[in-house]
Amino acid sequence: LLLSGPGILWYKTTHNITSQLPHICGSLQVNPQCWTSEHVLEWISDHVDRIKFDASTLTLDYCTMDGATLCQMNHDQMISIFGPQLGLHLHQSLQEHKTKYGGMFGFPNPSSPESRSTPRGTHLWEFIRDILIHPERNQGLMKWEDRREGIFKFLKSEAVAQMWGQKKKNSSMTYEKLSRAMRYYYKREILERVDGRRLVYKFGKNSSGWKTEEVGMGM
DNA sequence: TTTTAGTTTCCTGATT
DNA sequence: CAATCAGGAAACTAAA
Repeated sequence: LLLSGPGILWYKTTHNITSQLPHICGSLQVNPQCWTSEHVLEWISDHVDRIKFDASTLTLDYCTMDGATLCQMNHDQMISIFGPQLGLHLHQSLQEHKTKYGGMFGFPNPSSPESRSTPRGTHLWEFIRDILIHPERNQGLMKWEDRREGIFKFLKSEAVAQMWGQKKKNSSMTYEKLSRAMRYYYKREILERVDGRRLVYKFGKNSSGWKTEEVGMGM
């Protein structure tokens, strides 16, 4: 069933076999380094589901690896294997899992600051960050004003808002509304205020994943 | 089922 | 003038 060939991921998207794999589904909340190849396959399937990716373009061989192998992959390798869209999502998700559960062995890390927040779904600041750090997905939508300091600017504010709306299945998203959400980030220190400069924001101390050499080490 | 985080929507007013 | 910025308030939605 699960290991019958290249069509498996597509099969998963059509038939929810989650209930048949409780032992696997319930145990993804651990250090990805400890994942078995079944965990990895389940995790990939999950992302295929979430973004409604056409998994028929994937081969099972490419998805067969254990967590340690998976964790060694960098962003570019992820993209080259899974393509820009799925690869990006997998890379993001893996980084999140690393920071969230990377603390100790096979157990969840309750002391992790992220472990109580929403585990799935991309947040606005992450969406913005990912446009900035992945030029292949960025058609002059945004640019860095100061890469080191994390200061950036919207070049096509309404276009970015439309993309955000698309991701949230909301065709009426506008920059006006998106920017309100951005302003809420000031209090949480995910963003810092940059005044006097229209369309310019700065990442704050509670944001991550944008610094040039901050690519997650195994820990 | 209730609560809550994270927006989304709307709005009034100030600034660029 | 049109586009942005500032936040308060309230509605919404998915996940806990």
